[in-house]
Amino acid sequence: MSVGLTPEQALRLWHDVNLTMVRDDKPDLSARQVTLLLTVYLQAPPHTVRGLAAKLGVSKPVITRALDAMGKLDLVNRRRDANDRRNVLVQRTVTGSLYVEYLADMISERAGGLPK
Amino acid sequence: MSVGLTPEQALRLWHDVNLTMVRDDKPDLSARQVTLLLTVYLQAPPHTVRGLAAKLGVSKPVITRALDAMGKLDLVNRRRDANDRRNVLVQRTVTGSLYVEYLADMISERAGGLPK
DNA sequence: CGAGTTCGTTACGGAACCGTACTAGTTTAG
DNA sequence: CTAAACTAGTACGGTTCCGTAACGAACTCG
Repeated sequence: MSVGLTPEQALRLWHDVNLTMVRDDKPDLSARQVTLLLTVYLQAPPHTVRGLAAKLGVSKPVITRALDAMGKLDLVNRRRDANDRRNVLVQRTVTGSLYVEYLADMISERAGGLPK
Repeated sequence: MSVGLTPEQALRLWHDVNLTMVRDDKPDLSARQVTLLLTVYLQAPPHTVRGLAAKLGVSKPVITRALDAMGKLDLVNRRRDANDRRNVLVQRTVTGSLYVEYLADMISERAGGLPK
């Protein structure tokens, strides 16, 4: 499966996907929240607040607040690390998995419709 | 040029591009602003506030405020319609063109990383 | 032990954005 | 010429997010 995208196709794809997310009145996650969500779902655990902050290049409170918001939506889950009780481990949820899957299919569909 | 993307590849691409935008301390545009910008640069003029609001499925004040913010960054320009002075036409700028071009190349590069 | 370090969270003042409702200017219809 | 329709912008109250600085809890190690 080839993945080449011309800059013009890339732009069209980016526009279409963003438009879909804007029109879906859905939760409407910010760029930071989406990045955080996908990091958790694409990379191997464990995920700590500090580690995520470093990976995204943002401060810790940003991660804490993002976890608050996304936890309220049941997209991720917090849990204390039993080995080192200072740490908080971020875990996946069923709702989050479904959302990520929906996102993947939606982008994939938009990309498939691109070539003339 | 084939444009097929598996859901997994689409997800990885979406994550990588978002991560790049989060780390670039840049202007940090919202999803709505990006969609508005790309609509102006991808679709044929003229672009009015009302028309853009309808296309994005949002209210007029959202467009007005987005134009305020992006005009301050010199990404788009406002101009009164000479024929119907009630209308405001949204125009492209050099700075905006450069930003869109940068965005297109960045996404295209991320997409090109996998296949070869 | 106890001082120091590391972790996540909270406090706080400020900035950005939202939706509804209203305003001011322009055009159109009767 | 006036009243209605239509445009974009503004006002307002409320919510959310930000960055810096502090905080309490948990671990480390001399």
